[in-house]
Amino acid sequence: MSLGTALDRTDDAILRLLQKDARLSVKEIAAAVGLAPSSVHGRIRQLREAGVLRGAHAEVDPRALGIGLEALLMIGLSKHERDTVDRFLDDAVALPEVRAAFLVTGRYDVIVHVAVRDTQQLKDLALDHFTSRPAVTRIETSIIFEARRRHALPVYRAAG
Amino acid sequence: MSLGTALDRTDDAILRLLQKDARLSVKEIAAAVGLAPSSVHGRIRQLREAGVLRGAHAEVDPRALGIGLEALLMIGLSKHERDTVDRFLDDAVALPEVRAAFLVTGRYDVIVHVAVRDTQQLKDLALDHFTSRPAVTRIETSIIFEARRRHALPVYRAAG
DNA sequence: TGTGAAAGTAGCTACGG
DNA sequence: CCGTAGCTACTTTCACA
Repeated sequence: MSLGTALDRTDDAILRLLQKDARLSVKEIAAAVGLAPSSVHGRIRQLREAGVLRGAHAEVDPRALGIGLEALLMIGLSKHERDTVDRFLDDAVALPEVRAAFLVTGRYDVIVHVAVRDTQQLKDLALDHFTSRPAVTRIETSIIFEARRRHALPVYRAAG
Repeated sequence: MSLGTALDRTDDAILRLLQKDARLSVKEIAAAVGLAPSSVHGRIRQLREAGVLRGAHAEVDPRALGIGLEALLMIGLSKHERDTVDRFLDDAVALPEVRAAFLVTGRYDVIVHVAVRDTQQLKDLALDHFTSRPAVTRIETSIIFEARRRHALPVYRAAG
């Protein structure tokens, strides 16, 4: 409904498979969902045109890139006006070290996920680009020991 | 060094491009990095075999799946033994609503990123699967208003 | 919608330079 | 690393059911 298109269970299955492995061929997906390759191809094209399928991204081993440390920076802001917050998020994701930035409710206002070489660089990043900002009232740093991910989102169907 | 292979700047460029768009053809990548397609093909194969390139995942619009709400659950654990923590993380990512789980230092021990239909489901998820666990001492819930991501990791080169 | 066949491309491997 | 060649397989389209 949000984009004028309702997904059926076959679409859900296609999306689930592509989230797990975007390099699956149409033929493999067709075999998995029980349709002909041409049908699956048409569905995938429609999902792309509808904006449901937004693209695909390769996953790379962080260690191979020299990333020795990832952390979450939990940040409190003094001003909560739209301009201040938007600007803060924009600037955060513009930094190459930033993987993600979340505007959230609760004890903090923004949570920033960063990937750096070592603790030295983490310190420099925090001091140079976050602590020094006027809107920032405080930062707590949580170093990530371990991260586990699930690449497929859950599906909540509107109608059975 | 970690895997016996050093990446040069061309490898970095290839990885950066594939992180932004995993569906680029070898020909397109070759044109972008200034090498012949056969050379780029060989490099990609080596990067895959070395475990640097780990696969690709499609990105899907959460709204199209009925996901109306995402949140970060910030969780404190009473016991910090390996078994307790590993089990907790295992069980967390086994839930379909969980996108990621991070074991961290700082005020909390685990931060769990969840995607749910609405606040009702968020409450049920928190109470049924997290608050009720004996190892959990407390949970703070931060609803995500906005999320911004950068799909390409930074590169920290060992030698210039 | 879903299907099957036809046409166009890309991926993959190997070899010579 | 480049380019070619040759094979395979996939993608894409389309007319039809």
